[in-house]
Amino acid sequence: MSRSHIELRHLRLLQAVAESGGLTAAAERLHLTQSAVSHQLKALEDSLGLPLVERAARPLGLTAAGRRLLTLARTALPQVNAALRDLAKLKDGDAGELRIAVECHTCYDWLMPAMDSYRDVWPGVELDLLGGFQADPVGLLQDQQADLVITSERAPRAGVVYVPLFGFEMLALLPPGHSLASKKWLTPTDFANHTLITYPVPEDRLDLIRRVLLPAGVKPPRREAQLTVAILQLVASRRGLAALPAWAVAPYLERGYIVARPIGKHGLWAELYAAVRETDAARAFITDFIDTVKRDSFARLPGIRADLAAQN
Amino acid sequence: MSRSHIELRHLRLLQAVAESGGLTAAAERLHLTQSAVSHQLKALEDSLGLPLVERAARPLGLTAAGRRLLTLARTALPQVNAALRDLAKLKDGDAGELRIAVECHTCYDWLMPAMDSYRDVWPGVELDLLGGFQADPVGLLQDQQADLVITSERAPRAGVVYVPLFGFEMLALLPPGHSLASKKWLTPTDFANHTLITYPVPEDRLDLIRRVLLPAGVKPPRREAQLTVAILQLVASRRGLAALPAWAVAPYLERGYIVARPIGKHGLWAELYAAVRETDAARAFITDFIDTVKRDSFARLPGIRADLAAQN
DNA sequence: CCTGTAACATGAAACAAACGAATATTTCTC
DNA sequence: GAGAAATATTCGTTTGTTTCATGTTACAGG
Repeated sequence: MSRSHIELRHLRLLQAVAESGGLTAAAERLHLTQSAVSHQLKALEDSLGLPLVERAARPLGLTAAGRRLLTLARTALPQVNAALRDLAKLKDGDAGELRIAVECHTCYDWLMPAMDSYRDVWPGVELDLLGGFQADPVGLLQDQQADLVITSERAPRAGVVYVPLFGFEMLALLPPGHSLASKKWLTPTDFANHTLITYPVPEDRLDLIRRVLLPAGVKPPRREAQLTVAILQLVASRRGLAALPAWAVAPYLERGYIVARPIGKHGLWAELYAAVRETDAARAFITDFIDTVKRDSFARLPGIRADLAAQN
Repeated sequence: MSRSHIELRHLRLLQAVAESGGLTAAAERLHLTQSAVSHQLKALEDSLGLPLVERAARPLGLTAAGRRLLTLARTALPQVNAALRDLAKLKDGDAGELRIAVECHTCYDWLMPAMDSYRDVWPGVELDLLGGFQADPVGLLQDQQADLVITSERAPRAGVVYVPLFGFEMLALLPPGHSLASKKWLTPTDFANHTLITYPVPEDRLDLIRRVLLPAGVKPPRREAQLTVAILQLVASRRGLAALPAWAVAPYLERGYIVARPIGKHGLWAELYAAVRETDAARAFITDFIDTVKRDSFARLPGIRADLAAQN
């Protein structure tokens, strides 16, 4: 055996650094401080006697040695995770029922693919998606009508726990060539004289209104549309402005169909949570669904970030 | 991520336990105490919430969960080791010269296969085997005539370090039906009235004579033979007794061709070492040769054990 | 070129995990 | 059922990891 004392921790670290493009971002993703990541990376490099990352460049690049270890991480870590899943099935059994309620319209974009890959791993779990608008989605947990709810609010409820999924940015959408497009970011008053195009949900479910416009006393006229593409079409044809999650509009931005701008200097960020009953929180097929969603989303969605105040 | 905090350490542990058939044996192999192994295994089982080994049975068996993790270990650990080898090549370069001198005749049995698998991994290293009997093999290191010497003595030499390979038992060989075969082990005086058949080397290179017979004042007549099969043939045809490493005679024992007995109550154990120049001791293609020999030998040879006073 | 900001490094101290020594308990063997 | 061998447990020590506070470096914008 070599005297290098490499551990899975190091592989997870390197993968996080490589994929997030920096030590600070990696630290957040691993729920560690930046200092811990720096120490650990240095210790690994010392024990191997080789540098792994190019420090004098941003975004950080990997050295040849770093890329070799990253290759190892990408093959070995999924094997480890698969084994852990198998163990979880041995422990808790591999069957169950998982009825999912979703608050946000655009969430279907990533939920469907995630459900597909989950089904491969847990064929014994009966997946159900609760359709239609729900006045009180989290209440469905308590009523035993749903087993997992995707929500952006963390309202405390007896017997319900919230697991952070990820944070995402809401972007304001403008037609190309709009006068506001010259600004780097939009202020609440920029919305004052435009129609706001939204999904058909109450105002208090819209982060833009609840957290930005209402506090600023701005109350623009609203127009509702059911589908994401319909909203985009209305914006593109200059019927008004909209605000959607960054991931949902990325493909349309690339084609120049519309233009997106941050809301406020630092952007309008929201978090998504999976709410589950406390009694289910430790069950393998539930936690693995949440893990699958996270893994899938981070791999698929642009512009999302790990939750800051994670507790897992 | 699961909250189970599994590390490569745990996989190495489980593999050692499974392959050595017990915690105590695994501890020796990992250069740990039995206590540490027991602790670590329990901690792993607790963190997974599953038992991994069947305690109430000896030899220890694995549970279903244990077998699943062992499968993981057997696929993941070789990948890790391969990556570490690649890193070592990146660090030190992947070419060199490795001239090997061997003191013991039977060592060719395991050295050849080990050299074969080493060649696959280090195609750039020029392997050379120094033939013929060497009066002072370790001296060849100092003279720069050899780069690695397989020896069973640890004579201190300036600039030479010894790396333990493994311990093995010398077994006394008798023809089937011999009167001594009724004893569970042989004493020095049992050799007194028999011819001793050996390789053609000086007496002080023969552990049996140097460490057992000479101290007891027993000096049996000797007869020499070049080849292992020749020695076995002479024993089988009742021309005398011999003593050979357990691994070298195992295949003949199975066929009932000869009979083997321990020498002394606890057996006559010897150690093998790889001697290298201090300046070479850390070079990747050297340390990996030694690692390959160990790995290969433990997988292939019956009745060998890890060195007790290891330092690596 | 200078300045501010964001990212990374470092040192000390707190904290946690792993290890070993001694010893108790269990299991197997005869 | 006694003795030997193997595993568990308790406790103190050592080692390693994380954080906090702070220093240093790289880059963007004036």
